[in-house]
Amino acid sequence: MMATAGQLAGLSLGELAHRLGIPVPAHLRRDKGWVGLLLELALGASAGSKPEQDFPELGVELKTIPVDSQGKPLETTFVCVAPLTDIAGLSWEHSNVRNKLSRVLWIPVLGERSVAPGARRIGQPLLWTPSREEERLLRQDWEEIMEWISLGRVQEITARHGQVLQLRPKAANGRALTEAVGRQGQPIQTLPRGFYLKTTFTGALLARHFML
DNA sequence: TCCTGATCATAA
DNA sequence: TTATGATCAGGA
Repeated sequence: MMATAGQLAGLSLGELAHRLGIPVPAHLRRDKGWVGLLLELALGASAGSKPEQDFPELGVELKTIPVDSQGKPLETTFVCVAPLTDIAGLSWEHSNVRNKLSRVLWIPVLGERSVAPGARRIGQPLLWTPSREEERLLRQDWEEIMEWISLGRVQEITARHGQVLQLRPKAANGRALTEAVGRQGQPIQTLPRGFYLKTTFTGALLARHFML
């Protein structure tokens, strides 16, 4: 799988899609997950929507990340949905965020909107495990965000909270609501939220690798 | 220009 | 509805 990932570097998404017999959309407005699904197929990730890593036997999570011509991330990176109920007893060690990020195979893909999806090129992959400092930052943000959620303050959390990890809506649209806990401990309906890695964090992580 | 909040497709 | 895969888009 790692060897395959390395062989994809330099290919355009159009070339890869053609090999796999996949149609190439003119833009990603209605196919936001197309790049990720294409790479999953190419690398043989166990497709599906199970809340697990992409390669359970390897303990590896696959993430494509859109970058500009200089390798700088163009978008934040979605990690997983945030639990909003029954979170008593949850710890960082057992969190979904830590599990997903313990080993990530990053595949940078040129993602400038001025370039058609089929013409975007795949970059050199990077197998990453958080350094002690990176994990400290992730844990710090996760614990603070989860504390606010447990205190019934989920609706007060904005994307500005957190140094490297942020909480943002993760929904089909504004009418897709889910249950959470309010200020007085009462059940409330709110937008589903997800954890995202900020571009400053992923940018530094990629830069550290490609400098070596 | 950048970033936050909103949104799109699909499977089970 | 919730999980997967993310990017869009316009106000700051």
